Amino acid sequence: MNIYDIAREAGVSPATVSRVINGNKNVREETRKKVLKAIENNNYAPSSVARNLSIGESQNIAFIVPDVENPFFSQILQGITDKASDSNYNVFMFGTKEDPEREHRILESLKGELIKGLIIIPVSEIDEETAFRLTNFEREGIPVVLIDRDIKGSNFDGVFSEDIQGAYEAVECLIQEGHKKIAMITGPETSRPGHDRLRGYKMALTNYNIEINEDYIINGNFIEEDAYKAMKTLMELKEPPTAVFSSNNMTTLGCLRYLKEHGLKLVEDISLIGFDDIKELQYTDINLTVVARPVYEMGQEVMELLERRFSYKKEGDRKKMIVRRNYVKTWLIKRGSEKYKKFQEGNVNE
Amino acid sequence: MNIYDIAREAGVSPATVSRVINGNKNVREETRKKVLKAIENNNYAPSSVARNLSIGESQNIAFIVPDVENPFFSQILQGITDKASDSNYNVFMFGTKEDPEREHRILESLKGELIKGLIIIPVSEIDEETAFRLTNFEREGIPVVLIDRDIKGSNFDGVFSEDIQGAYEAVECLIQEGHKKIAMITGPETSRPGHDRLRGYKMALTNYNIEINEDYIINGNFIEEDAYKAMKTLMELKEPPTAVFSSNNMTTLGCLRYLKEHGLKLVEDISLIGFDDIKELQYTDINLTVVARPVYEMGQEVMELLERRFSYKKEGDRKKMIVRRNYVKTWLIKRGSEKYKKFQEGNVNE
DNA sequence: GTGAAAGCGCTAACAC
DNA sequence: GTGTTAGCGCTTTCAC
Repeated sequence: MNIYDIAREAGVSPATVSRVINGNKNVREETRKKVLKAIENNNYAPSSVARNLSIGESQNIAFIVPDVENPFFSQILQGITDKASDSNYNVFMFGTKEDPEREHRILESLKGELIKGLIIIPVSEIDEETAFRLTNFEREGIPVVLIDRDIKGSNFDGVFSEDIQGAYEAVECLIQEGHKKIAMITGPETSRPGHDRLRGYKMALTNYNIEINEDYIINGNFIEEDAYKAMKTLMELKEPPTAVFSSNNMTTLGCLRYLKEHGLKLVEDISLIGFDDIKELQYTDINLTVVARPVYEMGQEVMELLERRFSYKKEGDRKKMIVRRNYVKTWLIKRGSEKYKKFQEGNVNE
Repeated sequence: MNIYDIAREAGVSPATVSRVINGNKNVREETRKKVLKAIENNNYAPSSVARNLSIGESQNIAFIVPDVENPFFSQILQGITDKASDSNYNVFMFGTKEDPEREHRILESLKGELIKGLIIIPVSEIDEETAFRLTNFEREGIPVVLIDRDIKGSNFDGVFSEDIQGAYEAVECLIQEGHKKIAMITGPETSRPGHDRLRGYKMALTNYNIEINEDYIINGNFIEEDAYKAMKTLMELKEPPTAVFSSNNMTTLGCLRYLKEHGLKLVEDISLIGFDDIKELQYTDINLTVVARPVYEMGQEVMELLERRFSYKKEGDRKKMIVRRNYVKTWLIKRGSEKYKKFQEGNVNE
């Protein structure tokens, strides 16, 4: 069943059917009715692939993400698909598993795919090949927008968060609670969130005249297991830290596992602030203070940024189009860690 | 840059370029080299949409899921995309938000999409329209496979879990710990997991000669908030239950919230067994016993089932093809709830 | 307001 | 082993 069959049944030409389908005004109401009836009768749906080939464009966008099992990423995905479905875009989902090779292969396979846009959380911000490939998409007229992570030296649009500020506030909070020995489980140096959060950490310490102790800075690679090991290393120091700033949700879990296995209590034995909230903990008596972000909204926003690029292309306004890099604010959710001060003062039980 | 450009540059015909691209054997090695070089030189990738139109088939599969933010679903998604990428399938992700209308609209939009297969977690098993639409896909030669939830009266392939058995074992466990007053927060009657788990619950009680108390059965709709309210209702009964079986991960969280807000301790004050594990709880001191399933593997398996359908189509073996409905086993992860018995006996502190 | 026909970029049957 | 050519199902000038 194709457009010719419908045309024949409606007694019109394929061109007219096409006009009806696409809402073209130049069709007599009577003709439109006939066509619509024929479409209805045959449960006909125009072939989007034929249409795409003909107009050289599709409604498909690709989303490349390291790991959808991580709630942070699946929330973003939800934000993207919700927004996308409002505008009838279809979302291809690809997972890189934090593997640059996989990322390259996905990008390679996308070359022939006639996608309308690309949203990516790149594995690394200094991956030359990824950067090159993304630039090529832009050159071909396919907008690329980033979310959370960046590509160094690029000027793709993107939605990021104020990681430096967020980390700063977390560490500041610990300092104000009286901590001096504050460690950090960092993320990969090769990602903006990774090094920016470290930067925020260092800035806070410096601003409060606390010397930076390199022994207190251990890479957790945004991985649970690595964070666990990092905690072990930290706690086995001659002078273990009294507080830890963990740089993402996975590393926070690694920290918690260490604490649990060693019978250490939050606040009382050690303070911990995580980056990104962990919903499930609210149902427990782990009152974890975290740096929170509007994750779902970031997903929606990145989709909006992409649509904005589409509209600019339509208007041919390429020159006027300025780069948009949105930084969402983080906020600190204090959950009990402020008790530390009281604890120090000796009245924990209050 | 298209296949004609490459042909011209390589000094061959488009057909030959096509042969090279598709790994056709009937090409002289020398010719192949020339073509590959031209492809390389121009960073050319064949248009998949043109190819799809030509062969009347694509490598795209659609995955329709209620809510990717639910870890259960995002794990499935991960399993699917991992498996899909092995075979170079692209996965379209659509979210229904448990809304039948949305589901219908998605299915409608898919009619013209030339997808190769469809994986769906339907909102309801008794939705006539969805059932009808899915059947149409099958009729058009597009295989449909289900995961977790079912379509009543259909015989689509699918991957499910042994929900009756799983629920039975959970409730049996509670009984063996000495509980008599066992409540259940159920899921929607309109989903297989919903009613099957209820069935398992009832079977266990019946088998152990415990009368079924309808006051102890409250619908949580697989929703956190509903489960919270259900818990409230239960605990305000004249004779509140001593144990609760919660039928999915969301309802379990609702239960936990109620317990937390009312200062009730697991095991000591009330026993709780959930369906589906909640990873994050392992990092806390909530030792929750759960019915677990191989979720990620279910995702992989459903993709395998789909591929199996593809291969049958290729072999034209339609008649020999029998329906495959795989039921994965669940297992009980006991985490501390067995302490109840000891508690009853008066030696909790051991 | 409507139709004829070329074209989007590829594949595959057929001819050589 | 390779080329010619007619589709695949739409859109979009250009006529009328």
